Amino acid sequence: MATTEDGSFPGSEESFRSPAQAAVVGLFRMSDRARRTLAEALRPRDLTLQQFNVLRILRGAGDGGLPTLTIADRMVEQTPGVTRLLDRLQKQGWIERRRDPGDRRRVVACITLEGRQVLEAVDEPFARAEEDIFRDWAEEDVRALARLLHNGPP
Amino acid sequence: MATTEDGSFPGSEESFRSPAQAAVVGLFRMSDRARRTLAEALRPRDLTLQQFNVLRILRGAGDGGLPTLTIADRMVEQTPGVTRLLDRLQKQGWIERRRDPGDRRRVVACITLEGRQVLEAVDEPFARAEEDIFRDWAEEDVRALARLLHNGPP
DNA sequence: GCGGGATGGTTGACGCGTCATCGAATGTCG
DNA sequence: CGACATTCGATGACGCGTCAACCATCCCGC
Repeated sequence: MATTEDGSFPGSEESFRSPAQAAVVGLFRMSDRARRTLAEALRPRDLTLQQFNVLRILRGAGDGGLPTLTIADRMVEQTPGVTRLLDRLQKQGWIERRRDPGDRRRVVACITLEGRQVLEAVDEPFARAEEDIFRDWAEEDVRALARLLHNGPP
Repeated sequence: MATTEDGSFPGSEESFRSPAQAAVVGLFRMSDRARRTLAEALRPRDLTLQQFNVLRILRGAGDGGLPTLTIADRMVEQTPGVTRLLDRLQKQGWIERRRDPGDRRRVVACITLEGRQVLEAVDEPFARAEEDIFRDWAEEDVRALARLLHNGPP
């Protein structure tokens, strides 16, 4: 990539002080675009992106369910957010919660039948939205992006 | 990149159904990491990332200031968020707002001296944080990432 | 000049993310 | 056994993002 005379790095129109800055700006813009596209696919069912994530995690966990903190770990999120996320999912009837009899501090969440159903209903639109994000990209570039993003250390 | 036998795409540990899915997951994870790193650099001054963004935009706009919707355009955000963001900045004394006499629907926001000062105080820690995000990356990869992200159509 | 649409912005309501704080159950160590 | 620390999770408070509804101002055509 060429560097302009003043040492800045050209994007489409903007210019940046460093490759890192250019990457960060692009990262935020792109992930914002992705977030909106995916959210739109879930909206007809009144699911948010985070709710969808939790439901998928719980579906993957099977009938045993998962304690709150384990869910929080699998998302990158802090606990309080997860507690309230689960509150809302429970209010919708998509999950159930019960105390773990073996360790009564734990609250185990478990997806319900209704939860599975709403999940099934959005699974395919969601997958389509995922592909749609990169509709105008060369497949080779999507692979390159994924490879780059999964390289860096934790 | 190799493809596994079942057609999935390996990341470090996970596997994905498609390059798009791998890219999206990586995108979210990476941009989340970046967000936290940058936010941490602003925290000592009690600035949030969005507040910092608006202040930088206003500093760039000079003494004339900018109307609310113009600010909203430069961020990717909806108007209502910006209105309340400006409320908070004003409460901190970092911006001033006045009605445009030429078009009294418009509210023009303008950075104050205090705003400039807090911005100066975080400018350099912020830039360091930006570089820090890619501390463990090869510079070539950072450039490649930036190039990919600034390629795709709007 | 005036009536109706367009434009600029605010407000209400709700979900999410995060910090700090807290209560309850468990574990540990004397 | 009993005090203390630790772990799991909930709650309060605040900032952000978004939708829907609203008010004020401007603009345009008649």
